[in-house]
Amino acid sequence: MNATHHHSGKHPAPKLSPNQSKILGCLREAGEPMSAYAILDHVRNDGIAHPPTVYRALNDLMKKGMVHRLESRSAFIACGDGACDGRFAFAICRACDKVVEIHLSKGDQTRLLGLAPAEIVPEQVTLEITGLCEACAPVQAAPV
Amino acid sequence: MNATHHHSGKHPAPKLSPNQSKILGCLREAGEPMSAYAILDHVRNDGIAHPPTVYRALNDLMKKGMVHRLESRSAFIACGDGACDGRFAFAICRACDKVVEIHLSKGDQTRLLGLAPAEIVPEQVTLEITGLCEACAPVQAAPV
DNA sequence: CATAAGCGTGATATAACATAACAGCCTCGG
DNA sequence: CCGAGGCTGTTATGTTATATCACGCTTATG
Ligand SMILES: [Zn+2]
Ligand SMILES: [Zn+2]
Ligand SMILES: [Zn+2]
Ligand SMILES: [Zn+2]
Repeated sequence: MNATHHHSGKHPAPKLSPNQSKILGCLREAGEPMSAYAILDHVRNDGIAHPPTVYRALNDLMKKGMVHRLESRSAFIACGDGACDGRFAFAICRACDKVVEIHLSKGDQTRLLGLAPAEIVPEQVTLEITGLCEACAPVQAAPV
Repeated sequence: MNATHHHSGKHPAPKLSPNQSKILGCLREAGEPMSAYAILDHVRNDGIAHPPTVYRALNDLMKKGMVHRLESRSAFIACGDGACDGRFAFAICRACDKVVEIHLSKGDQTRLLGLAPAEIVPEQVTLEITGLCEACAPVQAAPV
């Protein structure tokens, strides 16, 4: 279990390696999705110089639930809630790329997994909802 | 390469260019997701030699709803139903990569779009459910 | 015929995303 | 000392996707 110090707040806050901290900090500062190479550009000052270093940290952070990957954009974003298990989704504005993380209830998750056919036992869901944000809606027409 | 089956009238069957027919035929023969470059390898015999040719055809076929992209795999698959609008999802076995297309009801679609927060007007949903298929379930342990 | 527009395609080059594989340096425990 | 394990650095390469220009064909238009 939690062999580290008592956590005052909601999340256990697993300890991070220096590189993981740098890259998580970069994503949190940005507050928006970044490509791995955009992250790399922003942490060169911190002594990180090569793609594998970035991808290693990102993969570790994703395992901890502190970073999520936007599959439809090949981009990464810090969890809006510090960290979370697999019960999240994203809403994405197709015009300005604004992203809002959606935390799914257990019921939502269950209903989503229930959409799987009998021949596949569902475990995990990837859900990304595209649309228009309030700011972009007035000026954009329909997509097709 | 007869890509213009006359099936019994359920779908309009929009006319396809020669390259589109070749690539759709390739995907239908395969019956499983393929990367764009895997498709390229399979249609070199048909005189298609460069990536942009493949991507052009794939994008056109996706607009027609006859091919879908698996975002979590960067792969493409022929629509299991000939063609469909945006109301589909996928269930994917993480062990053998078997893919089953799920056709969402209007109610499903509405509920999914309803998960979007108020600040984003939802238009389109990307849903991919990962799990284990019947064949793989017995021999695979949990993922983590 | 000449010209131009539209479309599908061919071809070159490059951009963007991701990983394999190996090497170095710690720290820890025997 | 020595080896194991964790973390990082580095080189090289593999994979996915697009920008851009060029060519040939068909169809108006004059
Ligand atoms: Zn989250
Ligand atoms: Zn927007
Ligand atoms: Zn379909
Ligand atoms: Zn399977």
